[in-house]
Order: sequence, then structure tokens, then C-alpha cells
Amino acid sequence: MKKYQIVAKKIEEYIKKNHLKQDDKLPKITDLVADFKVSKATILQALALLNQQGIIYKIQGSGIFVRMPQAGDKMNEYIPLNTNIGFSEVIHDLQNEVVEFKEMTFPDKIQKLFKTTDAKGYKVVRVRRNGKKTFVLEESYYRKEQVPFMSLEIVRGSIFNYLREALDLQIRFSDKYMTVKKLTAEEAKLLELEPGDPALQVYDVFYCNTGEAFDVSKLIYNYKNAKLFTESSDELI
Amino acid sequence: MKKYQIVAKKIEEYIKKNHLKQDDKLPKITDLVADFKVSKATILQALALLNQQGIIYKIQGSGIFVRMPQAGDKMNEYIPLNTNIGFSEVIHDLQNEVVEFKEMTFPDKIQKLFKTTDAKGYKVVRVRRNGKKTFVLEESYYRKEQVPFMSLEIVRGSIFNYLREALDLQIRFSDKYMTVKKLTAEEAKLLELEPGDPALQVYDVFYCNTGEAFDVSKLIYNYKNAKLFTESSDELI
DNA sequence: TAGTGGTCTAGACCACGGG
DNA sequence: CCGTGGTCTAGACCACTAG
Repeated sequence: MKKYQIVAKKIEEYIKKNHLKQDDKLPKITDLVADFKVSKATILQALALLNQQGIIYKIQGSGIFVRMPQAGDKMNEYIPLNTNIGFSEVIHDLQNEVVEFKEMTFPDKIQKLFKTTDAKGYKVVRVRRNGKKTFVLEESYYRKEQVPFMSLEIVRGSIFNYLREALDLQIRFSDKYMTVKKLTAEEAKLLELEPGDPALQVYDVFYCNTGEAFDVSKLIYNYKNAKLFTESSDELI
Repeated sequence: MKKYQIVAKKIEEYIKKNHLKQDDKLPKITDLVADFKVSKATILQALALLNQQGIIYKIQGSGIFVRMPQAGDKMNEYIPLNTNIGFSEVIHDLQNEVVEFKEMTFPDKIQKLFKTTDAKGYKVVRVRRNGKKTFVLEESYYRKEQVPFMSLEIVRGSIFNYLREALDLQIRFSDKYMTVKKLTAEEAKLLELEPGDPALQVYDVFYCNTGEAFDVSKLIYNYKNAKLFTESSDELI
């Protein structure tokens, strides 16, 4: 683990331990430098990480403050879109109902997003749910080249954990193309909604460390249960 | 303008001038340092900026590459969500039809997002369109404290340009809460759709340099015309 | 005008990719 | 093993906020 990641983690712990709330002030940079015995640049990297995660914000000439946009009542129901963490880290007791699982050459629309013409791999269709609530219908394609093996057992659990732990495949960046549409009869049935109901459809392309796309997914969210959240920040470092 | 912003701009120009495409390689960092006669840290900041904007990606031990996710055919129709740039920079000939414009004490739901209880300011309801196509129904609230003056003329143009140029008010960061719903009769009429049609509804909270929220907006997108796009990256600097 | 974050430099050494 | 990006240091100076 990098030094700045460790420092970021410690600052986060500091916030929790001291029960800091929205807009509470953190120690100044020079103090953080002294406390953690690292250089200013390392502190800045740690703060950049926390800033990117929406945990802090900095005001030049004033200080560093706690930012917890989701801390408001019921805001924790929102699923973050900007960090590439899985659903499983947000929703408790997440179950994955596997609808389809097979190997194939990908359809044209998916090839286009992979920027390939004849890529092969696994197709996985799942309904992700928590007890009675369905959250999302997921149709994913994983390239054989980067993901040589999958099994029904893996697909029933957290695929991204498997990719990270067993295959050492990291998400480096992703693109999301979002549209809103009316559910088809089949989609509605799987999400336990009515045909014609509204839905957010997201085409998600995930890239690994080498810059190659390894996963293209079409996500159709249940409009009654899935609320999404995203933050953006104009600052760097 | 900061040095790293100038360098970032020049690198972008370099990409355009040399007609670099997706996955084409850029000069290595040491060369960029030599070419621009700045330190490595400054180059890294410039690259971070470009990375954040989805223009480049870096692969350790390999190089720096061009990333243009929207370059694919018809992808330029997508409106970016992650950068806090206005609609007006994406859609040509954007017209703003003002539906309502007044001063008021904000309703409770808006106060909650501002984290206030009795904030006052301007309410602006607009339909943003391009000729025959409606894109979004926007219901915005601007705090009097940060935005002391607005006029019908300003509201017909680009409000964010006015805030930036006349009031020197910068967006520092923002939160977006997204849900999908069915349009009410009134919303449908304004967006020239049918009641019950699907829509993406986004509550957007904008914060200025001082960390205070100055604008809360409810955006209801036309599902036929508005396609959204967002990128994320797990890397820093 | 003091305090605090922001930018920039120069240079050392680490870690990963690919021949 | 070499080339390339990634992390880290120490320190100078700039720019903004707030009393």
C-alpha cells in the first residue's frame, strides 16, 4: 500500500474517531505534514484521494473541511456512480440471480463498445436483488482474453471481487453512456415491474491497467429502488 | 492562468495538430519536461487535468495514450455529467424558454439541500431547447447571498456564464442525486412529451469556492433527446 | 497582515511493461 | 534489462481568506 493511501486512510479514521461532521475543520497541511512525518506532496496526494471520494474539500486561505454529501437523512440509499466500486459494497445482503451464463462471440453493438470486431468471452445476465427488492438487471460481457475463466459459482457472487483477487485485474477507468427508456416486457418481468415503466439504462465500459476494455455491461435500473448519486470536483491534487 | 493549465492546453493542441486518435502514444514524460521546460510535477498536474477530462490515460511502464471515448460515431450527442460545464457548451443554438422567474423564500425540500432553513433567492424555471427539440426542464434556486442580482435578460441567456463573468462565482464541486420517474402532466406539457413518459430527474447542488452551496437545481431530462455520459478514473496525479 | 492552501522546482528512487 | 510511469522528499514562493 502506498504511503499516501495509508495517510488518506488515517485521516478518514481521524474524522470518524473525532466524530467530525459536515463542514468541520481538519488540521492544517503543515500540521498534517508534522503529524504523519511525510512530505507536503504526500499529504496533498492523500487529500486529493479524499477529495475525489467526496470526503473533504479545501478552501484556499481558509482550511480543509469535511464533506459528507450523503450524510443527510436517507441519502445513504443512493448508489455512487463516480467511484468504480461495486454494488455489493453499498447494498447489504445482495443476491445475484443468474438468468443466463454462456460463452459466445459478442454481438455487434457490444463489439463496437469494445472497439473490436470478433471478440469472444462470457455473457452473464443477472438480476441483482436484496430480498424482495430488485435493483438492477445486468447484461455483462467479459472478454476471454482478459478473463480466461468464469464459473456459475463465481457469477453468483461478486464478479469484480473475483477479477480483482483471483485474476489481479484492476479497473483503471470507465465510460458510462446513460439513456432513459421504457421497459420491454421481458425486462419488466425480470425486474418485477410493468412493461412501459421507466428505467435508466447504462452502458458501462470498464478498462483495466493496460488500457484495454475487459467488460462491457448494460445495466437497467429499477426506478423504484435504485437511486444514483455522483459527485464532481473541479480541483486537482 | 496556471502553468499546468497552459501545458495541458498545449498538449491538447498537440493531439489535435498531429491528428492523434484513440490509443495513439504521446511523448514520454521526460520529453514533455524538456519540451515545455517545466518540472516533472507540473507535467504530472497537466496530465492529471487531461486524465480527469477523459482526454488521456497513462499506463505505467508503457506510455501516455490518447483517450477519446466520445469519438465514436454519434457519441458526440452525449452530454457529459462529470465535468461541470454547462449545456450551452455541448448543444449548439441552445434557447432558454423562461417559464417562471421570481424571488422567494425557498421551499423545504430545497432548504434541505442547501442545508439551510430560511434561505431566500431567485427561482428560475426554464425549458432548454434547440429548435424543435426540448432537452431539459430546469427548476433552479439561486441564493440571494451569493447571487444578489438576476434579471429576465440574464435568465434567457447562460446563467453560469453570468455567474462566472459578472459575479466571479466559480463552481468548485457539485453533488447530483439521480432518480427515474414518470412525468406529471405539467412536466410532460413543458417537455412536449406525454404524461407518464419516463424521465431522468437530477437534483444538482452546486458549491462555490467558499464551500457554500449557491445553486440547487432540479433537472428533468427529455428521454428522447438527452443522452448523458460520464467517465471515471481511479487514478490521481 | 498573518495564516493557510496552491503552484512549482530539482532530484532520488521505486515499480511495472515489454523486448 | 531497459524504458517508462509512479511515489516521495525538501524547500521556495504565490494567492487567497479572514480578522
